Amino acid sequence: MSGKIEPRTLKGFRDTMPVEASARNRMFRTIEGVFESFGYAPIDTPALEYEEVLRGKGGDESDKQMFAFEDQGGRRVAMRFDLTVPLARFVAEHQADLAFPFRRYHIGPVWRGERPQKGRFREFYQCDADLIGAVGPSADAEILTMYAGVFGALEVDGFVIRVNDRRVLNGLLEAAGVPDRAATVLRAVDKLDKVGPEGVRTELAAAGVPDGAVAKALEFAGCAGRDDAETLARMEALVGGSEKGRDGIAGLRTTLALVRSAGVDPARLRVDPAITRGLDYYTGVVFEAALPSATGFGSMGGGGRYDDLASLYTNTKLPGVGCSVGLSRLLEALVEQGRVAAAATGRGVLVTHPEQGDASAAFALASAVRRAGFAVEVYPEPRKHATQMKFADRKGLRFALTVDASGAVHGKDLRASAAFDAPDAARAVDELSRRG
RNA sequence: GUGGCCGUAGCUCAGUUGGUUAGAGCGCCGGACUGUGGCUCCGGAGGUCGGGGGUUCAAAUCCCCUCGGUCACCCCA
Repeated sequence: MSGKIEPRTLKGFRDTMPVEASARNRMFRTIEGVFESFGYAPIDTPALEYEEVLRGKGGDESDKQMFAFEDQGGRRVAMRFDLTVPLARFVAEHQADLAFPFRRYHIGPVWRGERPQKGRFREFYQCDADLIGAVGPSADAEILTMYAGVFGALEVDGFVIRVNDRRVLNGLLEAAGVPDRAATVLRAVDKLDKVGPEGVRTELAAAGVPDGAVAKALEFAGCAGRDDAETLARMEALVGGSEKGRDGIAGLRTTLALVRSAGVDPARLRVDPAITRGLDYYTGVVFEAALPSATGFGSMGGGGRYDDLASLYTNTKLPGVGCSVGLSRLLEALVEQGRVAAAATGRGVLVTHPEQGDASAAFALASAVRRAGFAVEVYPEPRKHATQMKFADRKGLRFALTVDASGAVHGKDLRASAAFDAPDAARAVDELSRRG
């Protein structure tokens, strides 16, 4: 190897092996299927944008993590760090051509230059769906129903979507006399699960938030009851006279009722006052999806309502609500749990390459078998038959077929370890169809 | 940006208190055998011991620096 260039990938960037890539593609199709069943249409946007379009839109952290550089023409450009900011630019730019309410989904990679660790990469896939140009519980409920539908369709056992509304805690803080500290408190409370009440108290005390407000926020965050009705009742008691807080609770009640009407399992989606989300732009309902069995992975996605995401690009008011699945992390968690298996469709067939003579009979047979719906590969070189069989075994193919000079086919069902013969290609196809 | 752990063949790792030509398993290539794979056996290729400097008669093994990886914090998907 000396003298060679070391084959390697950049920190936080990974290759995807066939098994994982296949699983990922299946998940893409599943998610697309759910989104489209709700009337959402796909869009795509460039990986690279003008830096000014992205800069400052996702908060300080996003700015620090953004891959930004100068292109060959001297322009400042940057790679998208999420799919929501490009959506805002997209909607503002194409307002005239879109029908509102606008429902779109977008699946693609995003890039963040942060320190990689377990379940966290510098390049990862997000699957977003957003409903732009509609306000109210019905829009929120649609997104939540669809989001639960996605995890259900992915057959991710044990997922939980926790829902809250930012107006409730914001209202509570207003009533406590610290409306301007909402962002700080929200972020600290968001960590309740991880650092515990004392941790949150310490962090907020250090940030100069009055003890009384901290106590109220903590009492609120810990008020989850046995079911949504109980939780909502407790939240309501805590917000007291705050109008904004009561609006939030009323919104949650209506949204939850609609979600239940749609048939979403209460065990999979429930109110949790401790959920706030870190992003600044959420203004109403917020939610987060988790896989409790995937310890150390963090959330698998989330979403919420934002009043006016596109205000930086246009004067038109464009409120929306959306959700996002962190597919790379979800896939990684499933891989770690051994829940990602090879496609194993039993449709794989190897047609051996003759050791002598040309491969025309093999090619003809391969085409015939493909037409019957099998995935057929012809071994590309005239190597020893045992080597070709070994390859079929190694790759996990279901069948191996050999054509002899007379056109007769000698096959083997590798899984059943059973040999069979057929007088011609047509009969060989019948044999495969019968077995596979 | 901060801290812990780790860096020996393609992969997973051994390498004793520093001491001759650095090893194993798997994988790979060739062969034997199995009537067309999975088992077994034989042979082979493949390593600047992350890199640089230092200590020493002698360093993969000790010290320093550096690069890389990983996990945690921060923040997030």
